[in-house]
Amino acid sequence: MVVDQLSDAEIDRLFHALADATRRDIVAKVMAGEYSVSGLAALYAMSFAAVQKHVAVLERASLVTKQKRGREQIVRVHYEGLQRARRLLDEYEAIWRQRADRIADILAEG
Amino acid sequence: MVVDQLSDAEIDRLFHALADATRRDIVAKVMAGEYSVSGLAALYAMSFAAVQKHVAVLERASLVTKQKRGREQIVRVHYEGLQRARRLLDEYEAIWRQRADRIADILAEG
DNA sequence: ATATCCTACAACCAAATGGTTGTAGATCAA
DNA sequence: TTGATCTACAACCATTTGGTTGTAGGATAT
Repeated sequence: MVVDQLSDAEIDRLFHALADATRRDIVAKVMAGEYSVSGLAALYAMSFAAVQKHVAVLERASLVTKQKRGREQIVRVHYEGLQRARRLLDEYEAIWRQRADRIADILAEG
Repeated sequence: MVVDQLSDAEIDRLFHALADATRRDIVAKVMAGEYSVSGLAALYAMSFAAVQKHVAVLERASLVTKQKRGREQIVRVHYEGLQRARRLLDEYEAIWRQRADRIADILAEG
């Protein structure tokens, strides 16, 4: 499985980052608007430190970045990271489509 | 983030299943050919029980199925599960493209 | 019938994960 | 200057994870 410029460890982090509903929701919210860490934390029934850890996981997966503004850290979508994640998911999807299409052809012959 | 017919728990399992290089490799191998669990186990530097656990994670994520043939369990791609996974990744990809394109437009205006 | 192979799972272990509380420093508002 | 807000991180805890070894049952080969 050839993947564009991403090591296994990076792919691990990407999928791991998305393997949690809270983190997926954070990514969705951050795509739709601008949030500070504490702004995000206010939206979830967990401690500030827990949300901070989730944001850290997303940072390590290059899905978000943080930018200091006064005492706040603004969480933003990481454009390049998102593009790379997109291409990775695209490749998986293409590989899976190819295989699924072959299975469909074989089944059609039957 | 609207996702086709998958609960948060199912999405968790899907991404978690893919958050490990060994499991990604198992999916790749099983897409390319036919393997028993012990056939797969022979390919990795870990115990049979460890590979069995990985296969179980992939089963729970509906990416593979097992089919008994004599004393062997043949691991196969789970066609419907793969399709659903594809659509999920597709949706993520589409949402991310949409956002990335908007960012690109805004940057182009600058 | 016996030996071999294949599989499932329990029990165990170390590490990682996801959450908490507490402490402390930075920045803003009054 | 002081109080409030925001953040980072350490330390802790319970659970999960990823691996192991061992046991046992089922199926195949001899």
